[in-house]
Amino acid sequence: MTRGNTRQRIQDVALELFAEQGYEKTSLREIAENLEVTKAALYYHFKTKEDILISLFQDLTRPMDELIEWAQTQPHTLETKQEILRRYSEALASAAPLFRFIQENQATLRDLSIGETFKDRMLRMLDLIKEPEAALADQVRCLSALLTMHAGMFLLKDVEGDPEEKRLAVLEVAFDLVSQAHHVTR
Amino acid sequence: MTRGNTRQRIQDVALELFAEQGYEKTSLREIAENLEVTKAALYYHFKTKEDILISLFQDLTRPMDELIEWAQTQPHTLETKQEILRRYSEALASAAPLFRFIQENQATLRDLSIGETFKDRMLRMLDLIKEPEAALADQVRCLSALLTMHAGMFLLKDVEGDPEEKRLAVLEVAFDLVSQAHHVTR
Amino acid sequence: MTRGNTRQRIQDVALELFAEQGYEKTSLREIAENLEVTKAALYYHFKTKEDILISLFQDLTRPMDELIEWAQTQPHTLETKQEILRRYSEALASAAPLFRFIQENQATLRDLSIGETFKDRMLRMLDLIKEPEAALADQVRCLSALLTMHAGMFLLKDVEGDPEEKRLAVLEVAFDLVSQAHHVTR
Amino acid sequence: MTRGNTRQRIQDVALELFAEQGYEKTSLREIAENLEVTKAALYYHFKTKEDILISLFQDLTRPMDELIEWAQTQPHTLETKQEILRRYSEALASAAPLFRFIQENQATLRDLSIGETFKDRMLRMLDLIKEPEAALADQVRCLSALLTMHAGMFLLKDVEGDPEEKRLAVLEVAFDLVSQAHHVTR
DNA sequence: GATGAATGAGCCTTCATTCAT
DNA sequence: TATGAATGAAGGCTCATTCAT
Repeated sequence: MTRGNTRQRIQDVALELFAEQGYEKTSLREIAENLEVTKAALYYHFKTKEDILISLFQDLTRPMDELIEWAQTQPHTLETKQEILRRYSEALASAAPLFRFIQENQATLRDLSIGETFKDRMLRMLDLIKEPEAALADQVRCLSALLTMHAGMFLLKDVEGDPEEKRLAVLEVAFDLVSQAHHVTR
Repeated sequence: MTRGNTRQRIQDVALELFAEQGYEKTSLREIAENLEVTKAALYYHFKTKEDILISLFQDLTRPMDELIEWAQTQPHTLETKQEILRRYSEALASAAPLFRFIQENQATLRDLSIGETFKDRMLRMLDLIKEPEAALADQVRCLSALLTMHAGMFLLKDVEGDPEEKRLAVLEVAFDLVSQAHHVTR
Repeated sequence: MTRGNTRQRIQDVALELFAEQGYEKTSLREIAENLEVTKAALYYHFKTKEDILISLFQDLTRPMDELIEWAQTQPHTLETKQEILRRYSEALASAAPLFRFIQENQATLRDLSIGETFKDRMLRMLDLIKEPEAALADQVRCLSALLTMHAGMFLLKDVEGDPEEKRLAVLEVAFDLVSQAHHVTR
Repeated sequence: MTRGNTRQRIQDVALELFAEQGYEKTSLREIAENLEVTKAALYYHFKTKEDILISLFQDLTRPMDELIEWAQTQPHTLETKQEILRRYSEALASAAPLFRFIQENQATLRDLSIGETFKDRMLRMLDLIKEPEAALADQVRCLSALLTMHAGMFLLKDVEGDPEEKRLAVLEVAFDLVSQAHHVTR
């Protein structure tokens, strides 16, 4: 019946379960059962369990990578930074489950080939946002902005209010932090 | 020679390994081997693997609990908040491995009886730091302050500079955020 | 471009891999990958994995079977035996990979329908080479001659010298052994 | 009931099954079932499947190793060689199942850490038995002697006669071969 | 206070094979 | 002539846990 989309379905279910229970605690059996296929079928589409995860990263982080590439061609003005944060916030929102997963499974990611890749991206984002010779506290501010965007949405789950509103509040705080760190060095 | 302190040694090794590799990826065999005892010995001192973790939390988060208890008796002035953050920062620093662990193993903690306990503490801290009717963005600021303190130290690992200096920079940013959120509602 | 010869190519690759790694350790996936076809394609040409092996035997042991048939029509003189050994040695050399495979995968062959077939041939060879009522030691000599021819080439891999020279040395020893066993019973 | 000898029992059953069916075709489940324990119990006593095999080699080839060590201290006379063969034949007989296994599972052994070890031993035996500058055919004779001793017993299974008698016949042929190769170089 | 021995459940992975297209 | 997709069985291995000693 459902033909040709099994690979996609595996990714969907896997992401859902990975985000919900963590990578290690999600077994291939579980994924397979959810899809009503056998474990072996998963192996037709992906070489290993880690491969499923890798494919999710590759598919879902592309917007970020494109954003970074674009940003690297822009001048380091406050306006650019603001634009970067705005777009980053959107990219984050559209891949929320993956980023929830990332945030909650760092110990696992650390030694899952992908860890490095991800850390690199963070550092490149940081470079786009902070001034080259920023004081320590200002570096912290930029880091904090990033951190808040990443973790913010999930932590605000208990707080009342519409998700989009929350996203904007987070964005506002991030922008504040980056602005404070942006006293141009003359 | 090492008499009667096995329990303590188990905790030490366990914390080190949990923090380094994550909870799920650290097996009791590994802990036992590090201590040159048998797995069964661990079971003399702790009822389950989770129990080891619980004991670590109980022993290492007491300063935080005491801090919170004390803080709840104080007036919600900016000075108090500043004092809370200062003490919190110190408490955090003195139990750094545990908090690194917490930060990196959230997916695991979520369904490990302890998760709730920990989340509760975070929310109580938040209540101490934010104004009762704070605007959304100000709530985010306070959350961000907490977040930054928790994650900051580890993320700054790649950055140059003396640890104590970094801690103070983080504290400064946290204080800023909380101050901004503190425009007293009259 | 390679049209219609897939069957042959499968056999070639299979023999190579079987000889190199053993039958059990060579998977159909591996064979298929080497040929840049799918596993399913193998099943178009052969009913089972074992079938591939069987086909190799059938194709490569024909010279031996013909030799045996011819030999059975000859008188049991020493000259005949010498001739048999000479031809056997040549047949062996021209199907070296298969015989390397046989020699190294006996445990596997034992319960692979083919085992019997092969053992039968060995026994028939033995009958051609030894005297009907030979003493135990003389039977051993003939067995040893066969054995040496089979295993000899591979074992001499580490020894210096040109392959053809080695083959002749092996043949010489085999002939010696058979001669010693040939004190005609009157 | 049976206490403390499980390790030994595992080795016994494993050797029996390895020899009978081959290494790859013998599963740990099978071994465990034969012993009426769980697979996991095997892992208490041995780190891996290969480890079981290694332990068998270590325990059963000691006599050979001692023989070789002793032989290396002896003069290279024909008498010594005869003595070496005699003892080797006995050592072989007392570890027959292992050597049957070796002979029939060479493809497997080749890439099982142990392969090298075993090949080394063969080469050292060869060095003890052949003259340093022996002609190619004489080297083949010595190899053939070794080969015959190794494989002889199993191949003679179909032949009538008492096992000990067969062993002696094999030994006789081996001795003959080595003698022929021993025309002392003056 | 600790060990030796074992278990049951489960994990990731691989394999030969099938079948509709 | 082949492929794409899937299966069922099995394999080696690891884990937290138990319990008699």
